[in-house]
Amino acid sequence: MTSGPAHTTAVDGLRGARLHEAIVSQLRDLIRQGELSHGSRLPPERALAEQFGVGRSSVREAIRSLELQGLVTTRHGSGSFVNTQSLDAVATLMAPDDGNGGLEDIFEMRHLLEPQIAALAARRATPADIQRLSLVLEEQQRQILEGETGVDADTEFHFTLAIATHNPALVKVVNAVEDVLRLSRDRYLQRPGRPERSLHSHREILEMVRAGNDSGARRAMDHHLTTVEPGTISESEDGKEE
Amino acid sequence: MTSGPAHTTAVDGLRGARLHEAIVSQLRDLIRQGELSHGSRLPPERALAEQFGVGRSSVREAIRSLELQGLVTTRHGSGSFVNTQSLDAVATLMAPDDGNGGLEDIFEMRHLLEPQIAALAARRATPADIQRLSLVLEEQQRQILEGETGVDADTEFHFTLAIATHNPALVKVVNAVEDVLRLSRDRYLQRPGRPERSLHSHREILEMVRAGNDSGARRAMDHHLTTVEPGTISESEDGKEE
DNA sequence: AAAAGAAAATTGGTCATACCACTTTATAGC
DNA sequence: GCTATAAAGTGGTATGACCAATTTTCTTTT
Repeated sequence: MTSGPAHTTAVDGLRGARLHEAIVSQLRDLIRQGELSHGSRLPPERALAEQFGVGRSSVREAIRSLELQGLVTTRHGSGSFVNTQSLDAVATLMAPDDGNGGLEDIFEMRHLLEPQIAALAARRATPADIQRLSLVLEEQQRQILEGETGVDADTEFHFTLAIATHNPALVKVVNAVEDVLRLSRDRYLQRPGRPERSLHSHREILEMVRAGNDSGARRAMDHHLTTVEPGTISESEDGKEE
Repeated sequence: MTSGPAHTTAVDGLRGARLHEAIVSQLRDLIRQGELSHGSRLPPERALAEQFGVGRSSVREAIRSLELQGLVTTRHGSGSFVNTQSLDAVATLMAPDDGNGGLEDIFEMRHLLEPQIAALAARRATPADIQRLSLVLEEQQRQILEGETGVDADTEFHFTLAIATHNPALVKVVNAVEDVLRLSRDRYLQRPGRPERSLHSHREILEMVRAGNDSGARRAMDHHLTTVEPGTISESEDGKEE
């Protein structure tokens, strides 16, 4: 036992918590920066293990994670292949990295998607969904009363609304989008009055969903995204049929 | 199959592909039916391994999956605990066990997103974008004239339209969606008349984009998706369960 | 020489064991 | 009783071995 981790590994120096997670980060970065592009095969597990200076089991768990995230697909006997086109992959690839200026793009996509989601949720929400949404809004109110911005509850509302569509694909995308936006959202919720207005329009959306009013829900969400949340996209409203 | 490993395990007889996936299914079911409720700790890895009659590594990979799905959280030294209250968990529990079954969901998302994309493209398309779109339609026409379905060009059109929004995030998502749908699209484009109608409505969309008519483009795309492309494709299962 | 088939090398999938690191619990000492 | 220490429990990792599916290479056959 005299040794300890004397040998410095290539994955050393990352948040030391779990080793396979460090490997996941490393591989994900390689994929993000295009080092490993779509379709390319990543090195055999044994090679990766040696290259990273870790055991094969850790590499395997890492690859398993990447597979779960949809970034790679593994074929027994032939290898693991990068897949950046799967829906899941898109979700995890939106993260930070090259997306510095691309934040507006995410906002824009959200602005296109979420009103539609609200409408769909209005048509499909079950009582359980509505209750979840209510709880989230109560939580948001609580956070605001305590002087916080209520970002977390804010994010959760949009996510929960996506769940109410009962469409897993939509949930995935919204999850990715909200995840990216959470931080920046903290910024503009800072301005006085914003948190309250956010809560208010969330309530309007919920009421429309509860009433099963799809076009109303769409309009409410659009209003929410246009006025309450910023969006460098100050695109003029194109008339929506009511 | 001549397989039949001598020792029959408890997880035997599940979709035989990968062992840890079978374990994931099993544990997920336990969680779904409330056998493992929120907060409860699942048995130690070594116990699960013996109980399922598999190696510990397989159990670990399974738990890793559950963790990524947000269904359990693992604490070093104490155990893995079920967490059904996270929204993540709610989302994954409503998703089909299969994982890829939700083709209809992808269709739906596309139906929500692409009309908006068409509208955006109509506002932003540059002459170069419009020329690209024209070329794609010429190619589609050529393919159809040669008796092919024109799937590739069909897919390419939607992809190119996304590019015309000049929003990389949208391009990524559309790329993923189209990729998933390409195969199934081949099926229903098979029906006589479909390819021609697809080409026709693509042309209508392009005209709206060329004219900068955003709401017209949205309408055209909506019409395209509603009438030319199917809403749901229920294919018969040919996969054999045990 | 080309095609077909068989053997070898790759590569992912699983198992078993050993050891480390962190937590919890039991025990000892006060 | 309380705290401090030891022990046990549990997840995390490393190795080595072997199996299963695939790919490559080489031999055989035509």
